[in-house]
Order: sequence, then C-alpha cells, then structure tokens
Amino acid sequence: MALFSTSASSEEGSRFTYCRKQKSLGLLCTNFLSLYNREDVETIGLDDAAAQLGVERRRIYDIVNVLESVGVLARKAKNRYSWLGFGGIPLALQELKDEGLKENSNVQDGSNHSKVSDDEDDERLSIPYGSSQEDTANTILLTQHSTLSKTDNRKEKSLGLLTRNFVKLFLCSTVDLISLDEAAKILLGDARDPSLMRNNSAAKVRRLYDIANVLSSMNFIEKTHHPETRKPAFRWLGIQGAMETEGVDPLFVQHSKKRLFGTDISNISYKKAKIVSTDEGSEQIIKSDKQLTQMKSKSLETVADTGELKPDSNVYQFGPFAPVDDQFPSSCEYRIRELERLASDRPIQYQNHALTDLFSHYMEAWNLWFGEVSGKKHVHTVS
DNA sequence: TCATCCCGCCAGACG
DNA sequence: CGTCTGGCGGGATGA
Repeated sequence: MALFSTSASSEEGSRFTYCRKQKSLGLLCTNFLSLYNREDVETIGLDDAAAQLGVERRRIYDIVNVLESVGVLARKAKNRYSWLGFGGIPLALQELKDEGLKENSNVQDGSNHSKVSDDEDDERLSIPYGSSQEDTANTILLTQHSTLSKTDNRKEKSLGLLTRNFVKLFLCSTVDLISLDEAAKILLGDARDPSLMRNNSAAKVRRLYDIANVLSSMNFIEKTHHPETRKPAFRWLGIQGAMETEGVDPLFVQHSKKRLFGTDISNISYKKAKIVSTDEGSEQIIKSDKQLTQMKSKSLETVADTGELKPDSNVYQFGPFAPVDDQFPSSCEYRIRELERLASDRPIQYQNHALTDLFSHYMEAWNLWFGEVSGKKHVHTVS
C-alpha cells in the first residue's frame, strides 16, 4: 500500500498546514501584551511567558528586548522582567529623544548631565536637526563607532540597541516614513558613502524586520508604501498609535486590513516544515523541544510570585493614561509637549479628520487626567 | 522572482 | 560546568 503514500502533504496536510503568519513575532508580541497587560501584573518570568505563549524561549528574548527598549518592560534580574506597561512608554521615548538629540548635536557641554538611568552609550547617530523635512533621511549620518570594547562588540549589534536607534530615527528627525532598507543603511554606518556599505546590511534588515513586526503590533509604526516609489515602508505613528493599542483587547484587534491570524493565544502549532514521512508515508510533526510538553499547566500564579501583592493598584484608571507608579511629572510634561508638538509640527498629518478627532480626544482625556493628578499632587497646572 | 522573516545552532555572558 | 542570552544567517514562505 505504498502507492501514493510518499507525498508528505497528502490530504492530511490540509488540516495542519504550516502557516508562517501564525508564528510571526508580531502576533506573538500581541499575545504577549494581552497576556500581561493587566494592572495586577508586576513581574514576568521568561520561562513562564514562553510556556504560556507556547513558544521557545528564544522568541521571548526577541520580544522582550524590543519591549524593553520602548519602556514597557524593565529587566529586573536574570530571567525576570518587571512590567511597566504602556504607561512606561512616554518616558522611555522622551529619553530616547533626548539621547538622540544630544548625540547628534555633537556639542559636548562637558560637566553634568542628568542622564536618566539606562545603560551605556553607543554609537552616535547624528541627525541634522531641523533641516528640511525631505532630505533629512539622506543626510543623516552616523559617525564613527571606532573605539569598541572588544567584549561589548556584541552588544553593539543587539536587537535592543537597534530598536532604540530605529526609534530615534523617527523621534529625532522629521522623517516619518522610511523603508527598512534605508533604515538599515542609516543605522549601520555611513549613509554618506553608499559604496562602502558596511558589512552586509542585508543581515541587519532581517533584524529590522523583526523589530518592525513587534513595533507594528503595538501600533508604533504602520506598514505602508512610499508614495512615489511604491516601495514598502514604515510610517511612525508614535504614542497615539501605541496608546490606542492599550485598552482594547489587543488580541484580536486586527485593525483595518492587517493580517488576520489565528485566535489561539498560545500560538502553539506545528513547527516549520519538520515533517518526516515514516516508512509507510504516515507523516508526523516533530516538535523539537520539550516546550510543548510543559505548557498549559499554568494558573495565574505568574504574577506575584515575589510575594508582595500590590497595595491598591488601581487608583488611576483613566483610559489610555493609566500611569505607572511614580514619575508622573516627567511623563506628564512630556506628553503635553509631545501633543503640542504634534499639533503644530505636522499640520499636514492632521488634516486627516480621523487623526484630528483622535488627537482632540486624547487632549481632552489628558487634561482630565492631568487635572486629577495636579489636584492631588499639587503640581503645576496646564496653562 | 524578490520581499519577508522564522527557526534554532551555537558562542559569549553569567553564576 | 550548566544555564541564560541572544547574534546570526540558512532557507522556507508569501506575494
């Protein structure tokens, strides 16, 4: 009966076809977010996340790295991250922006610099601040990263760093539409001399795709096409986009025509074409790791395994502005500035009525919330 | 065909 | 030494 049994993708295959989209980092990120985006989450264990989501740990690292770069997570210890939530985004972006601006204005004022937290300084990407909004992308240059600590040569290429630089690209220049190809060139080395094209940017592009996927899932960016070129490119949506993601159940928010994935939160499914046809053509899927064996044993004990229960976590619950514990002030000011900047800086972008509405909505919500806070905490008032 | 980008090997970092 | 991290790029999938 060996007749047509050799074809590994017989009729059985139709039921379990491997679908790449269901395994995308973007989807995984969405699920990750929906899994942990609750006020009672404080800490996240990587093992647990991997188990809950049904993926190998390696993938969690990918997501966690970019989420950390954007302020949603903070590394606390080995295997352990603390959840800051969407409320951590504004501050993180502000820091990235300051950092980026400071870097590019190669003015070393010397002395004190109240740099907030964060780690090391790396390569500097200098962007001609306030130049015409067209050629900016091309003029962006990145000066030498000559001196490198042998050891941390590795770090220089981390996903996290790449993410931060990618975001800075948007925050510190007027560019709001860029293709990953361009981004790769810019973030790699000299954009001024395309002929030199530092080591394969192609490899970097792969990384950028990864990053773009998770940023997309958070609505930080959106995939579109360049007006003229028709080339695929990404547009920066920023905080509005990201905040819009929160509140709604991110799980099935396939806004507009975005990819529609499966709906299982744990995207456990069949591994990539690891199909082997045994002797008689009976096929079977090999799930390489032990990961699958240990899933689904969860209970929501993920959360406060550190023992401490959060006192009264839900004091502030104003929609998209549910803040993170402390640092209100900076976050507040930042948001105001950001919103104002958006209003004035890019009038074009807001002739779209949908965005305008969104903007005013946020402004309104913001004022409400800010009023609350300032009333309580006695901070300065909105002018 | 070319654009995307998942998978998992395996080398450093860490304990 | 074992475990945790996470570069890296082969090659499958999607358009």
